[in-house]
Amino acid sequence: MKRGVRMTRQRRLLVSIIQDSPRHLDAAGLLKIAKREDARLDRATVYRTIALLKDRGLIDELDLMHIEGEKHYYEAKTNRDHCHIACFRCGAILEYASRSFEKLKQEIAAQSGFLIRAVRLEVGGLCASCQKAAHS
Amino acid sequence: MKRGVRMTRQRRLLVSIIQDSPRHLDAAGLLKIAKREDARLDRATVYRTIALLKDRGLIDELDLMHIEGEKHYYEAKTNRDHCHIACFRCGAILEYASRSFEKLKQEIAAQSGFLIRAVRLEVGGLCASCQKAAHS
DNA sequence: GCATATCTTGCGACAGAGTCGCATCTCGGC
DNA sequence: GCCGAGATGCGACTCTGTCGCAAGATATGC
Repeated sequence: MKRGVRMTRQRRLLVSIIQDSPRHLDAAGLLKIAKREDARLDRATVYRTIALLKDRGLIDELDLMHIEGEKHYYEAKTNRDHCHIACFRCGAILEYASRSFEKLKQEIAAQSGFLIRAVRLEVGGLCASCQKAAHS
Repeated sequence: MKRGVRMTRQRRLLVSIIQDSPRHLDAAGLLKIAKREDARLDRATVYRTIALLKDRGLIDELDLMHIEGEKHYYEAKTNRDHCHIACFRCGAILEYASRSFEKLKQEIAAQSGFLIRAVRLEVGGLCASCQKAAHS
């Protein structure tokens, strides 16, 4: 972060929360946690920070098949694209990356002529244990 | 549609609009078109109908990489999953299906143990002509 | 250190998406 | 045609996200 973008107390806080979070957060959840450290932190700041980080490619936006409502979730960007597998029943989220996924990406780029900048693969279904539990 | 679900004038209208639409519609767009035929049709009815159709697997929900705002789009469900490729610059939407996509799906199911019920692959980038146009 | 131009924040107001309860209406089975 | 389950329309509401603006913080030059 150089050239006119400032590292403020608020941004430091928000970034550290996103990076430390074991699960994916949405804007409201992020705000709630941040407020525990800084009660005056505003919703608008959260959205502006998210927009900034998204813009610079530091986080990714997901919606996890809209398991609960229409929220969007955010996660620190890893070097490799991966997909999210969400269980409709228990809400578990699995992450998945593989060579086939990378290959499919390349195939799509080649056939469509697109310069791909973002990929999002989300899968919804029943996880193994919920399949057993729900043999109705 | 049997067993307690009624085919009302409103539902017939909404379903036909979704099926006839050449492009993906969001709830607001659907409402707007529907109002041309039935001015008293309400927002709530649109959402309730979408929920019903989604529930029965007759339509799919997409968000097309949030190209314009946070809307969700809907499309009549085809027999084959396919992915959407959106151009960030001109907003064009391409659809794409391939064997590799099907294979990846199977691979994910096998490795994760999930029973897959929904897949959504969305790709964002620059389409071929926008790449040429934007050689800056 | 300190001043200062510039970037950010917090706040309030706002727009839009989506949901809910309830009275009224209507579909479809008899 | 009649009737009851199921839908609709309406209004009120919550939640997400955005904007303009005054006040506050930050990095830089001195």
